[in-house]
Amino acid sequence: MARGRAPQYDEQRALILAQAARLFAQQGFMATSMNQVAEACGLSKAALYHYFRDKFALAAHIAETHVRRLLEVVVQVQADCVEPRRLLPVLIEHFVREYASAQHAHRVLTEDVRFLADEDRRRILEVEREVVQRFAQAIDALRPQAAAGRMDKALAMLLFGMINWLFTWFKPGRELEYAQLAPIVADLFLHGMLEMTLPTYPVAAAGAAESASDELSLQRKTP
Amino acid sequence: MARGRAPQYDEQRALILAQAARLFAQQGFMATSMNQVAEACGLSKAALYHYFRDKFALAAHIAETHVRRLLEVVVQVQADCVEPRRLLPVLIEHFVREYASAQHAHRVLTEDVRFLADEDRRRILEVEREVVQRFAQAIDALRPQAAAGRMDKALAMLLFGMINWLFTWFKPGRELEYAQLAPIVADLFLHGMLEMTLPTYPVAAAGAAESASDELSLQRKTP
DNA sequence: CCTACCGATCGGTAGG
DNA sequence: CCTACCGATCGGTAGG
Repeated sequence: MARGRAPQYDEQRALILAQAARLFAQQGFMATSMNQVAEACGLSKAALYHYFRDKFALAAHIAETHVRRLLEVVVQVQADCVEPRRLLPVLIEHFVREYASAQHAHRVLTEDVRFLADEDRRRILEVEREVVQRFAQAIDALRPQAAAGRMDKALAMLLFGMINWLFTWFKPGRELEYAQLAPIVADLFLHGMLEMTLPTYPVAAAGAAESASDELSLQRKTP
Repeated sequence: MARGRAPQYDEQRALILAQAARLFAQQGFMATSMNQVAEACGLSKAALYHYFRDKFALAAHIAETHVRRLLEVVVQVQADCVEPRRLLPVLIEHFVREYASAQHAHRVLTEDVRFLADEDRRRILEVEREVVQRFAQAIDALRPQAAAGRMDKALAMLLFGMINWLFTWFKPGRELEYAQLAPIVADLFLHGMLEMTLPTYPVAAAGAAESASDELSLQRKTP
């Protein structure tokens, strides 16, 4: 009779991923040792290597699971959206909520993906691109025809900048929770975007922003 | 006659700081070895320790010089500003330019300050707070009386989020330079801020955001 | 007795 | 999933 996996296998894996995400987010990936991860889990370092090939596999799994979940959210919101003009604010609301409940994983995504092997990094980056692309579409849908397709990705990245940065300084307090932040961000961005005096910028500049943003992603890049 | 320092002392120091900033920004502080810094400078590792006490002193010097320069810019722009309503957009323009010309140092400031000793980190954080405070004042000056002092720091942090994130994805192209980005960011933020339907948010929430932002800074924090 | 380094190697600890 | 280790490399410092 095959023994198969221990009944706690999945729970152990989940625990390791959670602790690793927390430590990577708090101390940085490179500054975190596998011994620290093991200790946080109440396991030996060797035990960790039973569940994950190496340190990088841990970070890759954390980042990829998170970014796939983000894409899933976008797709779901798009499918459920009946009023096209409400798509972007609802997306923002869902993303703020998603980031709030997965802050550690999100920081691993934005900061540590650069340390991964090319293959892993590219796979994650592709999912990110899809997310950005769908946000850019939602932005485009709200803008005047004259601005269609111009700087939509750049605008999406400015939006992600606000949201990503949120979780580096905001601490949910007694009165204000993450959920209340979403409408503030959405309001600021939507009004700003709609009132922008875009036509005064040279078309060449807009075109360059467009091409420059072809390689956009949610993660930090090596300059 | 006192011999004093070698004539190239200051140039060597500047070279080391520039190379270290570049490597820390590209690879992360913890992932960069002093050997790499030494090699990039064409020096022995031991020579590095002639100029700087240790690896942390390097990062501290890079971050502190940069943040002091940022404060200097804010103070100068405030002093030169004749039209109060133009203060914020001019500040944004100067900051985008400053970040563009000191991207490596800025990334060290936002990512690596958390690794410094308490004393160094606190000193740098204090200068950051002063910068954020002055931005918050510039924001406040543009808003309706009813919103005065409400969420001004939170808004400042959302602005810094956009600008900080800029340099993780934007690559100056053939046609679009950093200078052209500033009015886009300023436009988006100013219009958004002025058109925000703030009064609909509960006062309690705004108060919480205010207190939560007492510890704001430009750098990433350990959650 | 100084500043400005060099080649070599220290004690400890990393990932595996 | 443990103890017991490895090859290598880390930040930092010795003598000259």
